[in-house]
Amino acid sequence: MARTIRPKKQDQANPFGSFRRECETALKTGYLSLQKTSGHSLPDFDIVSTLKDPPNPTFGHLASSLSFELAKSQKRKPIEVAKTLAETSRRLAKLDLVESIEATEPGYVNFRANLARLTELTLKSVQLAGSEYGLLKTEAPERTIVEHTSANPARPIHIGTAKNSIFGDALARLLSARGHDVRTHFYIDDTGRQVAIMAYGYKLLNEPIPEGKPDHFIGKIYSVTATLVEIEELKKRLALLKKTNASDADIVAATKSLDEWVGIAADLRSKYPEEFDLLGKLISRDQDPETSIGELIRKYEKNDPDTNALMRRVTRMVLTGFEETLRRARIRFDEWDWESDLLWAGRVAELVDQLKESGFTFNKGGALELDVAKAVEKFGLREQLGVTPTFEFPPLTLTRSDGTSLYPTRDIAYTLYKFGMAERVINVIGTEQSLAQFQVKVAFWITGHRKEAEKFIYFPIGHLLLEGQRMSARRGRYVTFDQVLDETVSRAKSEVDRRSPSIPDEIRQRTADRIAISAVRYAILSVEAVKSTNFVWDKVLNFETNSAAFINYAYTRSSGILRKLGRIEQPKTLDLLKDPVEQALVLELSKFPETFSQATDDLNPTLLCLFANLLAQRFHEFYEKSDISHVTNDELKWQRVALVLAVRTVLKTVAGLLGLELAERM
RNA sequence: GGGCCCGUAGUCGAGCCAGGACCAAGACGUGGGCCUUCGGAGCCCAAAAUCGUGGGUUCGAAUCCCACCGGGCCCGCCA
Repeated sequence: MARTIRPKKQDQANPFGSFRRECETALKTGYLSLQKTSGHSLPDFDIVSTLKDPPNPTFGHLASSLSFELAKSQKRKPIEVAKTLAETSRRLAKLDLVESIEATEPGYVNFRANLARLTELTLKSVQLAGSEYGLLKTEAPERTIVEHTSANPARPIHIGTAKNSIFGDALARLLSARGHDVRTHFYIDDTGRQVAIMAYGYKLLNEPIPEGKPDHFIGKIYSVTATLVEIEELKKRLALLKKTNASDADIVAATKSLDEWVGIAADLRSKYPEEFDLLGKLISRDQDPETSIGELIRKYEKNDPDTNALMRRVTRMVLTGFEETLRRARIRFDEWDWESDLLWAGRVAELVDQLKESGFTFNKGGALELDVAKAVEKFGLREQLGVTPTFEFPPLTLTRSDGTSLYPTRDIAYTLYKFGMAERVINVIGTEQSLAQFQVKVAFWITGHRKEAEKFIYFPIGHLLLEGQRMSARRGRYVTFDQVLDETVSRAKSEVDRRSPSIPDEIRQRTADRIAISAVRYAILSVEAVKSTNFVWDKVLNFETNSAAFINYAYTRSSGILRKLGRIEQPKTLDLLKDPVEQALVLELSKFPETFSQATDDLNPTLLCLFANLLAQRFHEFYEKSDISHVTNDELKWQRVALVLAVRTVLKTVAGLLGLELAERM
């Protein structure tokens, strides 16, 4: 008679992991016995790593290739070694979750799980741990900062940046569920040129109250202002080039650049005629717009009260818009860090002084440069950073000749600042920043922050291309995150309207909202972060297999079953779930804890997308084949219900990790 | 010139870090089936891949190493 399995620590239940450990122990036992009988000592193998998922269920649930490793030193065929290993493991090890151990050609040792025991263990674990099932806690919790999005406040967030937001947010959710103390930070890059241009244009217009969404409103002002200023500058430069008899090449280049900007201006003018003409008139009255903008930057760096008021006011308006967009996508931040604060607190200056004292800087035309290459050689960082001996580290300009700071310098200071509050810092930034992120690490070594250098993680995001091209805000070739959300919600709404007319409209709207947000998030998360991919509407608007809607539909169907039943009873045991579709479903549930911890420790949310999709797929197969409400055997009915409940729990957990919201009806 | 990343069916994509039964998951698309049963946003079946190319290491390579090819990106007193 099977004794009842009672998992010890509910929050740490890991059914498939328990099976795996049993296999490991059995294999080790077999191995040690082999070592004894073979007379000569065998090399110490990493037995754990030889255990893999076999390619199909006929080979059991875990398989080891250890015999291949041993065959040589044993001077025997792998299959013979495997037979001995299987036989002794079977004979000597205490087996509970393992049903059988067999050797198969050409030399694998296959472990089959006792599915009855695994089913009982898994379903009971889910029942007891509930929404905590699978969320294995780390043994080394770390205070972790995830910085992501950090979009320049000059324009609305576009779908490319949204990829950073969605991955950053998912990472934070995963790490937090793993037991780390996670804070998300948004870095407000307000001391650069772009925000100054935006404030300049806004001031010229006499600081109007935004119509519509503030980030879109201000973004429009920024685009028009930046374009007009650029054209003014190019005209001046061209005139100067001609007057000084510059080379033809220079003149051609400047003319070409000017033509391009004029083209952009024409587009903007047709889109926003009023603002364009008004700003054009106002800017032409300014003797030297470039100087006005430069002055804004300088005054802001010095924290001049009037400039401060203007810059903060206009930036805050944009951030309100950002927050609104991000909130729609279920993304929130714990902290909003102003770059200007960093500057005013003297952190940047302090860093620059430290670097200066290190002896790794030099002066170039008044600007301060950091000799990165020298530092790399001095500290022998090539191996640390994983770069080849020929990798060239160009010097990094720390300060301009007028003494003002540059973004990379501020970023180093900022990352150090973050380490003041955390043991580990994760920067979610585009792949184009890889060199800059190397430089941050090198700067850490120079300033003696070696521990921080190790705990500093750059999480690269590959570009999201639009119709195969890079998005260009300047050329208006981009899709905003808001547009994507709007379009997806409206598509989802018409689907819900069509399929579920009986649901009240208010609920249909909320459902469409959830489906849409989840669809967008899933479409982004289901492709690995580092890959550059094409943004395609078809993928986002796909509500079929391998989409959030497919996963949600599994949840909806399970809700339908429970609704129809009306009441639920506990089954007496869990011994009737023997159908292959039921066992496949249980097996998937049993693997969730391992999948979760691997996805989290590898910082790979995409793994969980695959898991969610697979679980939903297994459920749909089960749903198709296994009846519940019409089944006459009550005990079987309640056992199946227990399975459905477990699937619902895990679906909900995994959805929560990815930031997907599930609807009971859709 | 130096470097980083990516290259898997018509398309999109997992597997690569930790090599093993790979005649390579899954999806979209294509072709064919399944509604008297818990919601068809579903299920079943079929066709479709020189794993960019060439070498090397290994008993064994999509996976590791080298070279090359193709695509993206970086090497700014922009951010």
